Amino acid sequence: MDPRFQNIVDKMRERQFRITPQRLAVLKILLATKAHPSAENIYEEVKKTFPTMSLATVYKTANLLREMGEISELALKDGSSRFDGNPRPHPHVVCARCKTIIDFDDLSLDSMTAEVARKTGFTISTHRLDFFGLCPLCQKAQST
Amino acid sequence: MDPRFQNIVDKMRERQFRITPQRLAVLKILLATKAHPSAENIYEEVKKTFPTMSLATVYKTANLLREMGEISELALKDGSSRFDGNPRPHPHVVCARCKTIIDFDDLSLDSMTAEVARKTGFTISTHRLDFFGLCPLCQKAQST
DNA sequence: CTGTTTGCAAAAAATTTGCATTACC
DNA sequence: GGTAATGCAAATTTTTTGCAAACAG
Repeated sequence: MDPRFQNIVDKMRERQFRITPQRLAVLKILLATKAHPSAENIYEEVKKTFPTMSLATVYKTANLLREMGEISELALKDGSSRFDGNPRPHPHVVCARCKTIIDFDDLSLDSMTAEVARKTGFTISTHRLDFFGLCPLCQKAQST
Repeated sequence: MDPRFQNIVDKMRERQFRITPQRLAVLKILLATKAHPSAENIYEEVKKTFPTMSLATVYKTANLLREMGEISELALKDGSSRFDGNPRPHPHVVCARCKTIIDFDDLSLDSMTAEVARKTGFTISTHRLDFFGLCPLCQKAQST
């Protein structure tokens, strides 16, 4: 059993969010998989054992967990998102064709592309590196 | 005048794409700005001097230029995209609040976050680094 | 019980597509 | 003149929202 599971459920209880079977099912999937599932993927998976599950609830639960800082979200170019049980930023390798996404936990950008290719078998054609935060103007606006 | 402008127009002619005023207007904006405009931004700008311009044409032109490898596209978490006259992958600094996007052309990932913060005045809360390419299975599928 | 969450359907938002008209070559 | 591009509107896709019914605490 993932040690984070109980911890996250405790945090939910502390913040007075209700512990529903739908939320537990979504959380379990996100902690168990390395597949970076879409909302639709999660929905189909939960529906197997929970036929009344709705896609809207998947989104609501995923957004809740993201706001709590327990999972992360990856926006793809096609406008859809994938969810990741690991909330910390880390490199991903994304197949341009089948959209398979795998983690790559290693550092040093210059040599990294070659190493990614060697270790994953991907042919790397491009990468994306973004930093997110607040610009100076928004830092001021924030504190008003 | 941007030296790339004539070069890209020549490539379009070579590939027998028609040189229309709408395409030239979109291309000019993308080469001239560092603002990473949305399709809507480009549309509003072109409409000032070309009132019949349509948003669909902005998308069609941007997609054409992207397929030609002359510009790049940045998907944001909210599902919208920004366009960049620079087709080569490079770090961006994105404001989580106002969505301002600026370029940051420098390397070495470990020290980079601190340097980004120092040079831009942003407070960096997270980053995103993705590599894109073909997974081993898709490389095989490609060649069939 | 009380108020939150669910699940449906409708709404939103961004982008793409179909097709008749326009205009490049 | 022939064909590709434009521009409108409708379609598509993904995610969010409103609200009545269900259920956790």
